[in-house]
Amino acid sequence: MGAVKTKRMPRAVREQQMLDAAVRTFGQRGYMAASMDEIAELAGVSKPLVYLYLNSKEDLFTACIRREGQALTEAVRAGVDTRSSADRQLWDGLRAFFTHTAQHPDGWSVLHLQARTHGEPFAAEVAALRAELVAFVTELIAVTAREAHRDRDPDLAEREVAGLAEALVGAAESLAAWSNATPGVTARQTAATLMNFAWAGLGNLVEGRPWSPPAGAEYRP
Amino acid sequence: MGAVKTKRMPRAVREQQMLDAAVRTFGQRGYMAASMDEIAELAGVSKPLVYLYLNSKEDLFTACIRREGQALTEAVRAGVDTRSSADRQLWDGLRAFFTHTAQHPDGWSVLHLQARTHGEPFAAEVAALRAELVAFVTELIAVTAREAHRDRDPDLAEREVAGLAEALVGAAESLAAWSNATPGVTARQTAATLMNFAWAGLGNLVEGRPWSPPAGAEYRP
Amino acid sequence: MGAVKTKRMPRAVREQQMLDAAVRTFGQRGYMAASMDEIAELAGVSKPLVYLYLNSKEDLFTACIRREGQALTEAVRAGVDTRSSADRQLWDGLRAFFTHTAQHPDGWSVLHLQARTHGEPFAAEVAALRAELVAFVTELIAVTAREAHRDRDPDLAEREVAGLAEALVGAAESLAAWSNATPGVTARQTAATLMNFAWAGLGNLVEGRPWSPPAGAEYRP
Amino acid sequence: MGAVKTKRMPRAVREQQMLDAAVRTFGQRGYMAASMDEIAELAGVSKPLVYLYLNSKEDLFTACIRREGQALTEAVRAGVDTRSSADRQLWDGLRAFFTHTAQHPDGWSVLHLQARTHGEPFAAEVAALRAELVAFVTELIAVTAREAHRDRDPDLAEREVAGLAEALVGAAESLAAWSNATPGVTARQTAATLMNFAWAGLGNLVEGRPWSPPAGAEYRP
DNA sequence: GATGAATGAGAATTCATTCAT
DNA sequence: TATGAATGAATTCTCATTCAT
Repeated sequence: MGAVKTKRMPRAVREQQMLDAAVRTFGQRGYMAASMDEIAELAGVSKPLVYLYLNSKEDLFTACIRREGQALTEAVRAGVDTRSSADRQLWDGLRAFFTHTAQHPDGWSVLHLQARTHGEPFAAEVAALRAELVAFVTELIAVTAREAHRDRDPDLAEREVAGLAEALVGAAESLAAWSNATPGVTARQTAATLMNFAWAGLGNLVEGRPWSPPAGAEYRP
Repeated sequence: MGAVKTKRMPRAVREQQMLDAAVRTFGQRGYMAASMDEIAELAGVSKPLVYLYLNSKEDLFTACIRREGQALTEAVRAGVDTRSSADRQLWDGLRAFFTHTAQHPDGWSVLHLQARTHGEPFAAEVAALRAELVAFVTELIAVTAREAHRDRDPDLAEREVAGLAEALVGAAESLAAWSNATPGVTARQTAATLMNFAWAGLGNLVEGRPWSPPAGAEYRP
Repeated sequence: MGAVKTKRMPRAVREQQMLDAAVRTFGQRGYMAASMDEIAELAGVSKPLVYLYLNSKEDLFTACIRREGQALTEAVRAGVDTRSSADRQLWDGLRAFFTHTAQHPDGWSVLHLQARTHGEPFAAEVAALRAELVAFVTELIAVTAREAHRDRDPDLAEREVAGLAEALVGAAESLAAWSNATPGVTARQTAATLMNFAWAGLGNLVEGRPWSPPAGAEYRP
Repeated sequence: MGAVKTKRMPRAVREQQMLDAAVRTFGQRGYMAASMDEIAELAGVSKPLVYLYLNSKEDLFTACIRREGQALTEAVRAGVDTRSSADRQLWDGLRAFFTHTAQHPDGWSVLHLQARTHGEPFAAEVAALRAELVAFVTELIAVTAREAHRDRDPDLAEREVAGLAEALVGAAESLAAWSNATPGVTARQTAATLMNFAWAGLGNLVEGRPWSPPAGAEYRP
């Protein structure tokens, strides 16, 4: 178990080994339950070396978040051709997303679960990543969605677009976890399910057919 | 701070105070970072009393999950009239859901983040709760959604419905967190955003207008 | 389990119930591992009552030692007729001893193991009991043994008698534990084994045939 | 006080220091009353180091039992020449035994009292050690003792030999404690006392003069 | 560049014991 | 006579982190 113990590697390589071990350990045990001991052993180095290179548990975890976050956004970016139509971009992006999360479950666990569950230094880190994805989605739906709300308060529309993007990203995140946990579901199928749901819904909005609350539907506390 | 130190309360009352303190602490600090010391102090009692009544950190956390989970499902149930139309039921349910999560942010953090991030005794506990919500949603969309897939492989349709429900619940969960974190967004608005998105999308599906992948859209790994 | 919960018993009865529970718990769990909680529950009373009557764990344990010690010495005394011959007295005493220890294994565990293992307040208590038994044995062998050493240093003889008595009592104690732990051995057989061993040996001593060290048998460290 | 605080020792050395401290502490305070804190302080190291090397209180205690047990059996073995006559072997063995227990009173307390009083992981450990001594003694007395019982039920004889060995070992154990607690008694004298007692008795048995119960000596319960 | 040796600080949990009624 | 409510003080054990080489 663990990397083969090879001595005197260049620093960059060693660091990647450590990050590999850390992502795996954090992803499986969780941030707090993961011990530096275990990570060092899995990386095949001594603990002091981990500290020498990565400084502290907090920094190590942050480095994991950054690396995995970048890998994920790059995978999505690489899967999308910005010259395509909006729906094609979304479709390509979702497939790339689900494919990546399926191939890096520990990294996804770090980003989706661990980083968000352990408060401040980390939440900000993921928030930045998430903002990128939300921005991508927002971009795709912004114009059309605003159309559908042309006649309403534009500020509300602003916020509603944000909400829609949030919902879409949230649905994607949730489906990624579900897809990883449900055997026999491919990334492509998952992407299709969400696309179907989302685009059909957005399509309606675009065409000016939003759903509206039934009359007298006030909520009684 | 913390509860006023009142002495000699009947057990049932003390237990609720402890659960209050525990939900708050777990919700804010996370399961592992929360210390029994802090919880006891916030509850205004000594640690041994917490152990006497709630047995262990694990049991205490489980008790929190159960209590908050029940409160949430009851709130949703109470907000929905099962004799209403499907869209009305969903609308009512979502408003009840977002209202409750907005009023109990720590409880929601416990259920949505903490319980899912800390492995087995707890994951199962939330899974049960989640299953209830997913079942509720599935019920609402099942018939109509199956219609839209009449001509396809029925088994796939089965799984696709599951995926859709998962997506909807995931979106709701995500929006709940977003709504809690974004000032000036009401539960009602959040519910409307999601309803709009979801029902419009489902509406399209029902009417036989699913989105379909553009030709030649294969993903190159 | 435990005594039936009957209310308002006279103090003396309650105390015996508590001591019963305590002897059983101390005997099985050991002094330190036994908890006042367990003892109170087994006795069918609340903890404060145990403290009211028996004062503290230490006092409770001491009371156990005293009660069980007295029961044992009384059993031995009752089994012996002081008008009998020395060997007959020893034989009767041993049988009574082994019979009693077999019938009260927890009490014997308290006296033989627990009380001696837990330092000062208790060691003294057992020492007194033990002294009684040693004195009884010493009395029996003193005269005859001294005979056998007539020609030697009388002070040494004094100490040797003490040593012999100690050896005999030690052998008896050890055999009691062994007999309790070995199925199918009766108290009578155990008594016969020890009697055989001891008396035959003593008989030799009496008749002036002590064993003596082989020449040049010095121990090389 | 305790060991002088010397820093950076090789592991093997530190481990012995820890075992020294542990034997002393366990021997004097008892297994449960001894705290890891006290042991660490006496060893001149911090608690975590004790855990790093010895794993747990239980493992530490087991290590003590093993080390002291081996030291004792080796001392006895080294003191005995198996080519000597039986009585000479017993005599040499007893002297070695009492010498060792006198020189290592804490180790003896650990083996004789603590290990036997604290249940299962440990009892088995000492039982093995004890079995070795009992086997040694049994070997010495087996043939001759069986002679003396030639005409009786051989199965009973078997058990009686076991009982005799048990008695002898028990007497030795008891005398070791007594000798440690009685000032002015040397190991040699103690060995002589027991040898005298035991061998004279065994001598009688060998020569076909066992003690036999007086007629009509039944014990009335 | 790399590590064996070592620790300060804090975590969960348990227990004998008392108070107020 | 009897008890439900409550706690101070340990105890075992773990962990992130550093020093000396």
